[in-house]
Amino acid sequence: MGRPRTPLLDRERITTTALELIDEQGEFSVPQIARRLGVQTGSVYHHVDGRDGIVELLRERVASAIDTHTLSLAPWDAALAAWARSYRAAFAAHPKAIPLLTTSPVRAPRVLEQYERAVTLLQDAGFALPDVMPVIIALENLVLGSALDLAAPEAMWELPDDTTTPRLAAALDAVGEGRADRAFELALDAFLAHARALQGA
Amino acid sequence: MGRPRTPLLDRERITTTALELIDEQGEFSVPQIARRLGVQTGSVYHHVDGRDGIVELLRERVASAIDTHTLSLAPWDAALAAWARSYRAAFAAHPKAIPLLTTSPVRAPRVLEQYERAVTLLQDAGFALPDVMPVIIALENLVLGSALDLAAPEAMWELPDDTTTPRLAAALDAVGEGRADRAFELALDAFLAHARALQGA
DNA sequence: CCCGTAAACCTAAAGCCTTTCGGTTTCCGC
DNA sequence: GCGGAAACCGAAAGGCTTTAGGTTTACGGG
Repeated sequence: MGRPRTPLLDRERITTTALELIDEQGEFSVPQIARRLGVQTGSVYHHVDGRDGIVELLRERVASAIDTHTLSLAPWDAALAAWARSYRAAFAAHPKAIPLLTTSPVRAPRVLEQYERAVTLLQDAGFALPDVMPVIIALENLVLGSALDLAAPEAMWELPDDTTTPRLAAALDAVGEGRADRAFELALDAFLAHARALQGA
Repeated sequence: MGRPRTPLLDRERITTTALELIDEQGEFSVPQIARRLGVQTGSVYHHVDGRDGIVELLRERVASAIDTHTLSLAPWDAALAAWARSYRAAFAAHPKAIPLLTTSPVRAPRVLEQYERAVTLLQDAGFALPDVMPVIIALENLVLGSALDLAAPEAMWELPDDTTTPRLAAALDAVGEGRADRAFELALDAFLAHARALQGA
């Protein structure tokens, strides 16, 4: 009892454990984290600003996997495409965390900084200022919508049987495995083509 | 005590109360519902299959606001556009419910039936079978991603101050009020243009 | 070297939530 | 008229979040 000679906890380990729990079972709780780290529940609160604080740490952890180098690519549409793919991949690595992370506003400085760079990229490419945010938000919606789809991998539609919705069943059959990926690439193509048309207009 | 002469509860009232709570405070609990309806917590469980059952009822309630008539419009791209707008509007009416409803798979027969009709629409319009689901899923991602954006209306980005991310602040200023709507319409335009190009290919 | 302060953990507890179970009263079909 | 089902109450188990106070260890200034 009392303060241990070497610390048992830190934000890093708490975040990692929370992410493990989410990957395994889709959710986490503070007592679960404490049990895995061999510690009492209350001790976690000395390192973290409550449960919401842990969610915020998760957001930063997941977002840190986004390759920021992509936004330096040229031309601008290649940069945007690479950024979107990297963005989506970062979330896809932890699909069950997505509902948790898409709920509350973006506060992580690392993510905000990326949006700042994206704005710069589009302005330099000749987009009118009022068009910049709609373009970025549309791309973000596309990424998050697609990421949400990844959270329920191959069973977003639970068909009671093939007879009540035969055409839907056939169409699902025809697309096969990577249906989420194909939908994302299709939407991304559509978005980029439209953005190019908007550029400088 | 005992069975009341006229029932105090039914699935309808439970669903309505849950939706009220969500609209007000972003979440709901079974005891809260019970208190509002002047009833003990346990009584709710006689009408509903647990908390998850209430979420399922909410999904159906919100989805029932989607105008199914839209899918009968012609031409097909107008039908798809109208459907997407109605779909989004249904969710936008209860933005705080979105994180709850986008988490688990679609089971509601009424929604599945709409997808069945959308598949039929696209097949009749000349889309190749393997293309049908990607197109529908892409549109759904667009709708849900945009709906998610509506859940945190005008404060998705919490800027610490205007100096760390000046360009982002300026771009947000320039777009003003309906930034979520403009992004959605932009993405929808992009999607439809691309879908038209894909038709019959 | 000593000692006060802060850090890190534990114990305990309040108050919420979900869910289940048995008891009581009322309704409805036969 | 009566037996079973329906609808509510009361109570309780067990988990979760969060806070508060107690105990031991580390560290830095005198």
